Amino acid sequence: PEKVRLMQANWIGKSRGLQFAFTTHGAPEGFDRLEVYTTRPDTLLGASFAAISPDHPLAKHLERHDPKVAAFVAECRRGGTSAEAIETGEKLGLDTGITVLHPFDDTWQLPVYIANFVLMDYGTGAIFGCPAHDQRDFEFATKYGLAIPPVFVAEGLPEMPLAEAYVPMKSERVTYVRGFAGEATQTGEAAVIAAIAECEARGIGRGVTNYRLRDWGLSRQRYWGCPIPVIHCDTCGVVPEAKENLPIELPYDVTFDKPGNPLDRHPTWRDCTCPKCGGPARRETDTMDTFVDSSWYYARFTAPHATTPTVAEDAAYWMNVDQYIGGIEHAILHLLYSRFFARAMHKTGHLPASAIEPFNALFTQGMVTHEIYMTRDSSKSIIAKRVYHLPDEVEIFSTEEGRFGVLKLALYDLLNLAGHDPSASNFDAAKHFAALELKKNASPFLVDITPSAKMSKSKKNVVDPKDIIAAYGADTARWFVMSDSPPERDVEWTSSGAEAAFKHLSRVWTLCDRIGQMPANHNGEGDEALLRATARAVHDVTHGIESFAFNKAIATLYGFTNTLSKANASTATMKHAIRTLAQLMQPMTPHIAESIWAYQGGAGLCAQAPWPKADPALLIDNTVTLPIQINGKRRAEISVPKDMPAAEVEKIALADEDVVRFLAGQPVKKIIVVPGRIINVVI
RNA sequence: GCCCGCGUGGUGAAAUGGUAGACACUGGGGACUUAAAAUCCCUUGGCCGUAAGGCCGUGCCGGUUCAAGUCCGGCCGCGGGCACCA
Repeated sequence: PEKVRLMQANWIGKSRGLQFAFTTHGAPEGFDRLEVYTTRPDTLLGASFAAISPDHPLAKHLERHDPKVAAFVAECRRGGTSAEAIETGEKLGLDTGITVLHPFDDTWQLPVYIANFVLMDYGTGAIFGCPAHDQRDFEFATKYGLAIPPVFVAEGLPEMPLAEAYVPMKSERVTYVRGFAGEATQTGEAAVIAAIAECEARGIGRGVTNYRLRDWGLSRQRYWGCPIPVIHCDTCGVVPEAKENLPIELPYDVTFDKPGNPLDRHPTWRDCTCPKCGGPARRETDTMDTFVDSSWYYARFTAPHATTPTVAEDAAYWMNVDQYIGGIEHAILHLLYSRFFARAMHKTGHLPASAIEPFNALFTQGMVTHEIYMTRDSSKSIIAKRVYHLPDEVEIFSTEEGRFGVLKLALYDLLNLAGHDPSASNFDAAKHFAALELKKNASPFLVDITPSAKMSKSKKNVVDPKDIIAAYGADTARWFVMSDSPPERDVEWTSSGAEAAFKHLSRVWTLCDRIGQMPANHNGEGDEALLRATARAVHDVTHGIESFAFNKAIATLYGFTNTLSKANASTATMKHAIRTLAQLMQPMTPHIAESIWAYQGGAGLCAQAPWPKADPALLIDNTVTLPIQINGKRRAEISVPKDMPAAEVEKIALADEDVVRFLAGQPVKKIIVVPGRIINVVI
């Protein structure tokens, strides 16, 4: 999906820029040059300062000799991580007294600051500040009274004082007032390319591509994960485990009764021999992030029993994954790691070149959600504890004032005490009355309803599939989950929805039974219509399934079931239709589909029968209904043969009595006939 | 703050620029029944009207078009991603 590509692109954060060195003036020994990186080298003549990160080697050096620098750097480190600092984003700096010479003019000196907003782990950890065209630099320059010379202005506009940094899109054309390369008026993109070329020609720095992708720290201090095959030896240091000893397997005799990593507490697992010197050594007890495993299982699955990670032949045969399905939460980490692994496995000879992009297609499905029900228990402590309840334990009532919920247990106890019999005909009324009483008294059994959220065990807003299957069967559960919402969207679980699905499947079975009882020689007038409807259903359901629009496929099946139950056709045609219905339902409801199939004399298993194909001739309607609009409003409709020439359609449309009435004699300015679609009369 | 996406009935939702609300849930009415459940039928965007019918309506304002939920511009609201990336 484009969205996922974009998220990954942003995460990788590729940028092209210029890296160059300033010559410093007044810096300590060994710091006579200061490397900076910029994506906007076209703004070099708008420079008014240079800034380094508090973690920059120069800052660290100054920190040791200057208490003022030490205090400032310490504050930056403290503030940098606090939520408040990030939110307010206040730009703080300390003038080091050092200056740098502008690369184009060695009489032009720029002050060097240590600034809290410069990151050490991106670029070189040092920047040149161009306040006119960078908002952070602008705020910084404003605060410390530095010059703000503009480099370019909006095309065709005069130079004006700036109230904020002027940062147009790089694709926008601007007019350079302090340019040095390329055209006077050009896009930012063109200017950057020209500036890099010009700087390289003058011997000032070089074009560099940077990424903001960060390292992946993959060790975890826990049991679940592949052990890191590394050994700690007192004499040899950190040594990789010998290949013949791989894989290192986890021990099974571990306990989780104490917090921490059980591998650290295991009596013997850590003990091993150093592969280098043969002396006693200790195994690494950190394990790998489970993302490591999920990054290449698809490749391993192509040869699950092989002694090597993959087998070239099998990998070439099975790869790639045709259709990957997962949640959007994996858009970046898991999917990016997988792409990285596939490339790495290709380089190390474990995957063919064709598999460096391991997934041909991705579908991100939504979640099943449910409301959260909560009460508060103040019996055990002063602070009322939150107690969550399963949907099953709560009875929901809808009233004019809205919905409210009551714990079933409390409600039924109450009714029991009052002597109500659950099988009595007035029990429902009693239940409502009791619930309203509980609500009025603000009873502790009244539940708090929080809007639908992802199902989570701790919030207890879960519905166990086992319960649904026990109540209605697996077919109903599958049918309902797919019926209402498109799969990429979240779906709210409602018990009434599951009930409705169950009712529908029951109707299908009743219909099947009725058709099964039809005398073999029965005839009806509706054969052609039913054959057409069947073909249409095959076409629409197939298309729906293939495009992941299961909800639309199911809507079609509802419609077709309705048509079939009202049809009056010959027994043979009815049987053909119900067997086709079974086949179309099969992916959603395999059990009932097989039952229908067997009942209606289908050969073998429905699941193994070839998928039905729609006869194209049956999909074409010979007559079409065309709506007629007058000035864009629908006023009438006519039925005409499918391939009637537009001129003739026009004549019939204008003769239509509703059209005549609406026109009321007014002249027709224009008439548009879209064949097979619509007619629009303009007056 | 930057980047992306989305806004349609009471609800879940349909709609290659071409009859907005398919299909379903809920609600309402009815049939069957001693009664209830189950089942079946009708109805269910809003307003006006006895009706026939009419008007309005896809977050808001404007534009393009014979025709806009759909395309374009600007707002508002919601959701997601990123976190000072020079």
